[in-house]
Amino acid sequence: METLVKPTGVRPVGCTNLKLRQLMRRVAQHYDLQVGKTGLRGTQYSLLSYVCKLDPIRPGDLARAMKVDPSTLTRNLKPLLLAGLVELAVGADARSRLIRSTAAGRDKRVEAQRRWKVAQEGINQVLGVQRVLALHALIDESMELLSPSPTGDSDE
Amino acid sequence: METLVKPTGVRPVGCTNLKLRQLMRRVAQHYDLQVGKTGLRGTQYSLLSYVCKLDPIRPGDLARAMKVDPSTLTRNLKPLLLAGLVELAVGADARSRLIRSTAAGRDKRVEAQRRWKVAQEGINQVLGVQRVLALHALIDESMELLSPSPTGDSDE
DNA sequence: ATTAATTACTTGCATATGCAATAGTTGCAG
DNA sequence: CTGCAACTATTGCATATGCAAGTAATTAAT
Repeated sequence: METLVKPTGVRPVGCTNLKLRQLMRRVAQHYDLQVGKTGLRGTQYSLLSYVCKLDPIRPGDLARAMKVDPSTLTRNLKPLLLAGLVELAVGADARSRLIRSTAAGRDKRVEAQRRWKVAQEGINQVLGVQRVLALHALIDESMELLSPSPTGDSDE
Repeated sequence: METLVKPTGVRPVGCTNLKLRQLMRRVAQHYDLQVGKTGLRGTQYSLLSYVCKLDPIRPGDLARAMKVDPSTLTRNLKPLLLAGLVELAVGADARSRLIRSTAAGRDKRVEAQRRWKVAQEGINQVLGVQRVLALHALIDESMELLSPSPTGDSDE
């Protein structure tokens, strides 16, 4: 009567939230070490990349794609706007806008991408490719399971 | 000459930094849904827990234990101080201090812990225990590999 | 047409986060 | 004893983050 088919005694130890946060901070620092050389934060590089890829795009759609709150997006755009890496244009609708990358933005993105690659390869090196692959897979699955998105929000 | 013993062609796709950030945000929201009912953020709950467990402890040591920047710790303590959940005392050294939990803090921690459990079990449910276990293991290994800590910083 | 409900961003508020620089302290070398 | 190096915590600066409320514009309803 001790061992069941599904061992209910094995349960996760520790807080997933805390663990994720800690790892995220360390990883962010690692990326910033490289990407920071371009004057961009890791977050800003991600944002700039999305803009370049989806250009032109409405703020709301971009926020959805990046899975951040719209208000966060508004603010995160500011440094990039001030730096002239992206620009806002009027949308078809008077209430909505269109975000576009500038020439400088696209250049900066290419430059930063080189640094990003170094950082990513550093991660692959330190953690091992297998572990990174496993981590990515786990993250993707978890996002999917946690996402309230009905259509199965696929990026790319 | 195509297939090597170690297939170098398989490489992680996407940015580990971005993926981690996205998952972290979603997970944080999930926890905050429960823990927020106590008036504490998830982060604050983590901090309060650490204080209660390690009480009394110096700021620097706590920051190291939680793997956050000392300056971050200083500021994150403020809401808890104002709420009377923790308190600062003078340390043996005139330059250092001692953080202690108050009675109210310990009570609040117990209360929040109940909520936390609900949130954590929600995660276990949605992601599945096996996946959470795998995720935790992967995070722990990654932290270890990325940590500049020579002695192998083990918490708990 | 006037109003109500919706949509699309933006702002106010309150943390969370880290780096660089700073302010006291302490210990030690000279 | 002085004076400088090492230690401990905090502040200045700049983002990152989300919720709730607010604003403007569109569409739907009556």
